[in-house]
Amino acid sequence: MHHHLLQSLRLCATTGNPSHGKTLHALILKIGLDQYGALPNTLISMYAKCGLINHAVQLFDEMPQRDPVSWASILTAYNRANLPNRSISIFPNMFVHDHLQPDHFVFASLVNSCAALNALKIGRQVHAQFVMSRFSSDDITKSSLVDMYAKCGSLDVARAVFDTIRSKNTISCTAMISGYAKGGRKSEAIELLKDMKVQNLFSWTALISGLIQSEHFITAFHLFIQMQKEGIKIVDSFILSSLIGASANLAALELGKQVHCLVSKLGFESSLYVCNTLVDMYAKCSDILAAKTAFHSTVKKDVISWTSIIVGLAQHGKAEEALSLYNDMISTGLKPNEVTFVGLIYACSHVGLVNKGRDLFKSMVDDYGLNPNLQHYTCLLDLYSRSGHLDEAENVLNTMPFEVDEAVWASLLSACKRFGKTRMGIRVANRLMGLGVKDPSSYILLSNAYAGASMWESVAKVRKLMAVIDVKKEPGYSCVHLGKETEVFYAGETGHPMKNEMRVLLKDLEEEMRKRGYVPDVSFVLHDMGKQEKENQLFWHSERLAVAYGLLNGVPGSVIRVVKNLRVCGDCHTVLKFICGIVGREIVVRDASRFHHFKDGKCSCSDFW
DNA sequence: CTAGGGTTAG
Repeated sequence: MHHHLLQSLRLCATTGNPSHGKTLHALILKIGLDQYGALPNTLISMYAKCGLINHAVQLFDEMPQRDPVSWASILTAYNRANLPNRSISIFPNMFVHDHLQPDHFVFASLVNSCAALNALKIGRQVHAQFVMSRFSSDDITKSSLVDMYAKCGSLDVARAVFDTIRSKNTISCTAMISGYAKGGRKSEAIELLKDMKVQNLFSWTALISGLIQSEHFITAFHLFIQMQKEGIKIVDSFILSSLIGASANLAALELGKQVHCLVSKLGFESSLYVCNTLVDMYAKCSDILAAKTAFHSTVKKDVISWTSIIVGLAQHGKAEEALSLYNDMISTGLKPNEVTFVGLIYACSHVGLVNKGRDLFKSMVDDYGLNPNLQHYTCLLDLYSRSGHLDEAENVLNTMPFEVDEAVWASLLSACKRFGKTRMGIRVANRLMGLGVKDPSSYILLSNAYAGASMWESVAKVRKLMAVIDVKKEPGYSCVHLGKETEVFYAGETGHPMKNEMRVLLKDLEEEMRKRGYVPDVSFVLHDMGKQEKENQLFWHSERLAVAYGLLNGVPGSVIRVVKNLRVCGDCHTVLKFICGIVGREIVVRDASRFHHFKDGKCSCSDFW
């Protein structure tokens, strides 16, 4: 009878459905076996695996006689319920109340809690106890320790523990590979995988996703091809969502589409992780229509699905759609989280919905009990700045409970320039100067602000600082995606085989632009040089080259998609607005901070970025 | 009866 009950409980645990388990529990109570043999601990584990942590805790608390297995079970239950801090806080009661010593199962669970909490200090304490215990040679606890140290960034300690593991297996190696890969230690990660006798999908996934997290995207794709050549079967979707994320990071639409095809071919279209990354990928690859399609074809949507599309729409300047989807989300009964609100407030700032944005900020705190973070304040500030509510913006800046960095002050300064608030501009400029400036574009803003107020001494000071600190602008480059081909252009690049055609095209366009009222704005050029020279610099900015190339080589009438590493220059922004009108083409530029959809002479960012 | 590795939004 006892044996049969244990087996039934184990079955409930694997199916994850507690209803049969509850019936069994009732039966066990009725026949008085609830404290007999392995039954109480198995019940705890069954409830935990079915997601009913409270039932598990109640059983544990009410047990008259607990043993180390009970402790291992409850600690695992807390970890499983995403409450690793509870594990750490109740553990001392194992000594204090129950007078028990931890075994290797308990150690492994505790190490896992520390890994989840990134609690290196406590992790080291557990490690010390483990070393002094009679279980100190347990390999499984050691592989947990490897994982814990790796997750806390102590890769060399992780390796030292790894080297003491007597019989290394796929699991311990995978933990170490994952650590190296996430830490960007590419060659060590790859070498360890190559040395493994048995490689499986887990170890390859750890390697490839880890490298993607440390931004080695191209290497990751090469390794993925190699993995398939080795005949590793893709039996779950973990690696696919990682690769879709990598495509998003590269803004490589064609690559992302290929992974999407693979998803369909292998039958993982219903995986929520995959669906969510697809929405994000299409948005980041500037194909917001495909992002919407992916979102609507997600059957069971969670907060992340909704947030992904809301953020995507917001970044593409489609604020009304983002806000309307938020209403749909609320009516499904889902609760937004802090990321959702970043997207929403960001959306409001794009279309100047000041009151709506302010209400959302309030609603986040009052209705959902969320704490605004630096990003929320930055969005709120942006909302006020963009709409010309500069006093409110300055007020937010002075009262928000966060340290503010250079970029935030610079953004307010640029708003002052835009709305002609000279006096506030000087105040902000002085604050910015006091902060210590690193970004070259901040120097341009500062110099322009002081020049605008005829404060020539300050202008000279900024210039001098610039020379002393030797501000180096990261070289600007733009990629244009034409079907499967990608062409990269650097600012001032002169060696391209199609240079002449591109120059002729840009010259022709400039002539037409000047007829329509275009005047080059040389205030965006950093270096000291003559006006003609400055205009010449602007002419060869990488985003223009990329667009010219796209016009010459792309499919006529198609959308031109450009990705730039820096923020798009102000003069280029004006130029692209003219060009899209002249040639009647849509141009989408993803720059370092947002998307710009140029269409019919206008840009989706409303000229503020 | 209890323990170890790999995916998503800012």
